[in-house]
Amino acid sequence: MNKEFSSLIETRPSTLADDVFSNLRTAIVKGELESGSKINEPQLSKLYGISRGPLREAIRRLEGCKLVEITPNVGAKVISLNKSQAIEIYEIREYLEGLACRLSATRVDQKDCDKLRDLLSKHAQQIQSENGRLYYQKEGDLDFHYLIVQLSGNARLFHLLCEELYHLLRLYRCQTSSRPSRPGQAFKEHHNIVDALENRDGELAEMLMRRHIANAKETLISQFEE
Amino acid sequence: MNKEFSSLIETRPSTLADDVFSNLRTAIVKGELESGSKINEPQLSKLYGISRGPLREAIRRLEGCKLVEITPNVGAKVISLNKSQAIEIYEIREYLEGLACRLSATRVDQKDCDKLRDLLSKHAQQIQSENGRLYYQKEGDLDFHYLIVQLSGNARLFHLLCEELYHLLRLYRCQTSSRPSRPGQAFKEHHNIVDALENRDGELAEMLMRRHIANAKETLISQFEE
DNA sequence: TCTCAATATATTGTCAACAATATGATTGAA
DNA sequence: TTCAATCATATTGTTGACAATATATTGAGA
Repeated sequence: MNKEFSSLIETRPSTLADDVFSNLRTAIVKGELESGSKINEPQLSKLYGISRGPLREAIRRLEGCKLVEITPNVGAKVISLNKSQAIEIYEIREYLEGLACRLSATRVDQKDCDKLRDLLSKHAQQIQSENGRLYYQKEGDLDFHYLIVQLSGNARLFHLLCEELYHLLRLYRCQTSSRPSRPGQAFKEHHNIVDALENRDGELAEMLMRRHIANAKETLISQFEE
Repeated sequence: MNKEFSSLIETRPSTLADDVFSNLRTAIVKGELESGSKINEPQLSKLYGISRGPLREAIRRLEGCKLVEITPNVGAKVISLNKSQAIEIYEIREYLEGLACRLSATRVDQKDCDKLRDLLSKHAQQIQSENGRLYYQKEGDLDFHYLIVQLSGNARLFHLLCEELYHLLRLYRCQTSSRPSRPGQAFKEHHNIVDALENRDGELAEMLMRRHIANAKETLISQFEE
């Protein structure tokens, strides 16, 4: 994750439960803990060198983030997103990031817009190489969205998107090992959104963002059809 | 909560952690555990007759719902929503329930619309008495929104709104002991939304819902000014 | 060989005790 | 009296053990 967002993310003296929570979340999102696989408490507690108490607390937090599902007396398993669930998430994203754009347009200053442009020009360089395209698809794209949500100034919205939904998207991308798609098109759309923000045109920025995500959703759906 | 939604809500063989989680959540939302008050583990574990293990797991789930905040080595305390946080929630609601209306319009049949009308006519009766107005403000209003979100068919949206945000709204209403406001106006707006749904006009339904919630937000803000 | 039941194993759920930290009270000095 | 340091207390963090439940294995009978 990009450093510049760290200020908005909780930083507190850690407990074992907190540490293992973020470790597990990373492991899940990266695919090291496979989608749908069962979570074995004795095994994991041995792996992390802790007892089952804090581990179980961490799992309960993951349950809250909807990254695992717990069945009583059976245990937790990593969630597995199917097509319709992925679409549901994109529908929600579409509206929430539309809101983020609408709010950002009323708050951004020139410095913020410059930051967005910088990010996009970095992306432009990365798109050159195939590796860059991969990076762009996987993380760079979300960086852009991160920044806009941050600029919205709505902390709960930030948490909802950046600390919850985006993790699910990462998981999904890993689960389907989705290949880079339409990076050029998306790049253009990003620039158009910044244009709108620079003009403080919230209505347009919202609409462009919604279309942008709706396009991504369509790509996703068509990948399913194959 | 209304019985007819129970089907969408997880029902599983309970563990102590699950039971105490919902007990605590109810206690928080009803104000029995005061906003901002500290959560004392030994005290609560004695109250519920369980050990601290499952209690701590329940608290971690509450943390996930953002109903408590945990500070390491200090403990959990019930959240307390200030003005700007309440506004943030209403902003999110505005967009998410707009989405719910948009989706519902493409899926509702006549039976669904009849159900909505029934609910509204029940509300009309309740609004007569002062008690009814209170009920309408506190729960009946949310019942209407519940039903529409359910009709949207987006399970994650349902969970996000009905299992997370609405609890926060209840908590907030309790915290500020908000009095019934504009029940007549809200009632009319509800009917207009159903009209739009009946005509399968998603665009209009979305817009009406957004305005409806924006109005509620304005009322909330003006109550702060006093 | 297949099915079902009985048994054995592994995993989850719960608890009580101990360690680490924070909170509150007490004492003493300025 | 006020402030700070020290000590006592209470609360949180963590652990390992035990109980309850589920899963896997085995073997007997068809």
